[in-house]
Amino acid sequence: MLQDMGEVTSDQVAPDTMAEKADEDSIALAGAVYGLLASLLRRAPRDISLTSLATLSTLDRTGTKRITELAAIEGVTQPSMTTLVASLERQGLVERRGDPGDRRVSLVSLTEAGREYMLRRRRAGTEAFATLVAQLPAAEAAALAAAIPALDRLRDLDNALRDATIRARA
Amino acid sequence: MLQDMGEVTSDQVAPDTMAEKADEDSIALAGAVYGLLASLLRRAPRDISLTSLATLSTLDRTGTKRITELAAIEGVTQPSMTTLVASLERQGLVERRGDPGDRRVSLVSLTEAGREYMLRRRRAGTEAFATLVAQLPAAEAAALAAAIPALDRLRDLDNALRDATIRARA
DNA sequence: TTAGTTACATAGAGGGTCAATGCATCAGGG
DNA sequence: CCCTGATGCATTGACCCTCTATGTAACTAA
Repeated sequence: MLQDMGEVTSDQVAPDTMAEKADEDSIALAGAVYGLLASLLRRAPRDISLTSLATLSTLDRTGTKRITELAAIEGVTQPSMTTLVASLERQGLVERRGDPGDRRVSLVSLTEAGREYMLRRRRAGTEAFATLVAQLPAAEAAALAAAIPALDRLRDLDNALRDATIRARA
Repeated sequence: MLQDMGEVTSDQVAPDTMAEKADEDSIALAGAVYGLLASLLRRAPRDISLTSLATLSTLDRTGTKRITELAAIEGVTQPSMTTLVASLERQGLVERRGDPGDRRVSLVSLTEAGREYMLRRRRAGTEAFATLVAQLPAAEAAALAAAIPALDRLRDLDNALRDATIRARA
């Protein structure tokens, strides 16, 4: 998505038909989402990469996974995931065991330290985000809360699109 | 924000007071925003970095800027911006002129090719995002549109926070 | 003029990603 | 039982982006 999105601002077009009204909304929306994401991103994690964080989160939510599986889920190549898991292992956040049933396979799971890391991170992050949201006028906070299902669905749609793209390449 | 956010999912807590209801919303919201961010990011630009894109956008919106100014706006160090601008200059997207009033200064502005690049990107991105939004149920699309001001304000708040952090370090 | 400050450039290092490739293991047909 | 092709993971080498530390030129004020 972002690779095609650019920064979209609503003052770039002059809609003149009914059909373009929806487009106008999309434009404003794309701009708003992009702007927020870019802003959040600029203050992004430095201690661990976004992909590492997503991987830990996946392991936390769904339990043990193999390398190839994790790579597909996070949308990176298998060699990248190998490197990433090795790094997380050095940090003591995950551990690897062999699969008794298939000795080619390496099963990755969260260590206790990994679970604690995610817990700390979740608490601190929620707090920080809540602080931000708390500064919104009540009406805007409510509007935001009401948009949560839509945000979730957007993510799912985008994920589905990515998967389709990957399958199309294969 | 993200450096502290982690992936936040709403099933991690068991709120039991009125005050914690707002927290629950924040948690769900943080999770939704983070999830969308991660999903969009995985399909992020490869032809040019996110910071480069943001820099071009800034130049497009606000016109000529000096290196140091751009670095501060985009939240990167001055040497990084020097490298980044040099790269964009090689690609013909920006140009540099000296400042007649202060010969230490390098003034950066968008070339015609740079303006065209942003225009193309904006169109393609809006289209892609609109395609995604078009797949939302009408009610969710409306909820999202209603949340635009809140999203904008969140970005501004986050930006302000970053600026404050930078000033605190200085 | 001289000292301090400011604006930008350069050097070196670290982290993350990728494509290409190698190695071990598995599964199925002679 | 043993080849053969497929599969899972690791390694290699390259590229990009960012940072810190440092250097150079230009400005400013005493």
